[in-house]
Amino acid sequence: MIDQPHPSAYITGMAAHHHHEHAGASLAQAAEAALVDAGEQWTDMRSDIFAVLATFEKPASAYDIADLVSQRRGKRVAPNSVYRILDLFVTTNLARRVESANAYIANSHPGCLHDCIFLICDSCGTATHIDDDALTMSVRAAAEHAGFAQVRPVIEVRGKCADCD
Amino acid sequence: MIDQPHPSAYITGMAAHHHHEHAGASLAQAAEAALVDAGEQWTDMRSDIFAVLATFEKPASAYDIADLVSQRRGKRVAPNSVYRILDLFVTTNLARRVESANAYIANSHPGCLHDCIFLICDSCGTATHIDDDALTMSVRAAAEHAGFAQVRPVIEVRGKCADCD
DNA sequence: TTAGCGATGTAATGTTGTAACGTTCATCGA
DNA sequence: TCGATGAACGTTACAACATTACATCGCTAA
Ligand SMILES: [Zn+2]
Ligand SMILES: [Zn+2]
Ligand SMILES: [Zn+2]
Ligand SMILES: [Zn+2]
Repeated sequence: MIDQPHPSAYITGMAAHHHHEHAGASLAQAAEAALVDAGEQWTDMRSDIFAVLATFEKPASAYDIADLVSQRRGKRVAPNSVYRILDLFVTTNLARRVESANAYIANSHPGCLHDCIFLICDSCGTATHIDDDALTMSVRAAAEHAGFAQVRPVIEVRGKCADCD
Repeated sequence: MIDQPHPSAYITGMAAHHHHEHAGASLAQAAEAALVDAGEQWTDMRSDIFAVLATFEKPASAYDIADLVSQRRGKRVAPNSVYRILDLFVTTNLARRVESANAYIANSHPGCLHDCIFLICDSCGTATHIDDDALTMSVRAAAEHAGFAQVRPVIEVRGKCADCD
């Protein structure tokens, strides 16, 4: 298990797309469904880590998560274990890594395969995300035109959010 | 000194744009000119760090650079010092930070203000770059439409380059 | 039963980034 | 000449992020 989705899935799956955003219990449920669907187990540890991750408004570092999960379980959970599960989440599309922040964010639409554009505020740290398939497909196309294959776009925009501006 | 260029500079400076790529001595010369133009000094240390940075085909970590510059000077240069100067380079557009690699790359067209799309090969690590102003301006526009200001796009594509594919 | 396997625990270590403060050197006005 | 100022760089220490290797536990197929 834990295979990367085939690139073509992006092409075909993109045309008619809802981009339905989950939140709260609905999100956890969708995440569990997506993980099980990928042939992976929804364990207590994974459930806790996802729950903690989903409470964050800002991208959370693995260490942030480790601290909170440790509290929640009343027993130290090492960053190591958190990284393992975050990697799984990223691979199965339950979470995204925000490269410009060395941190992770829950995917508000697990099971929905597409490239997201993340907006991260330099002041307050909050992250929101835009779905613009035309734009992200153009980026993919440009990279592929340059001879790249198996592309994975990283599109993030740093700046000041409306509240902090 | 060391001011961020005003966002509007991107708009106005973009229409008629050459995207001339420098290399080797020409690049170092262009970098020096750009730095001096920004009101900063072109010191021996900065010259050495830029020279080392420019030899890399792949994004170079500050520590990589520190090692090579230490060799070149026959005296230990702490990563700290390298970071200081890399930050200056990034601010003045002599270098770019590749967020998805925690590393830096010399800007092949210093003095030329625009967003670059970096392509980084997951296998060999080499980085190339595409200039597609229509695309990058669309990303800026999307972020601004979402209420973001002073935006700084981070557009990178991970994948397999033509050689490694 | 027990061999295998997936998930998690533990410990150690490696890599990347920052903070605080000291030294050197050029410039400049008194 | 002298002391003040400020930029560049040095030194040390530490914080934050990430990986590696190996151990343990519990489940289940042979
Ligand atoms: Zn969607
Ligand atoms: Zn904000
Ligand atoms: Zn250009
Ligand atoms: Zn390659």
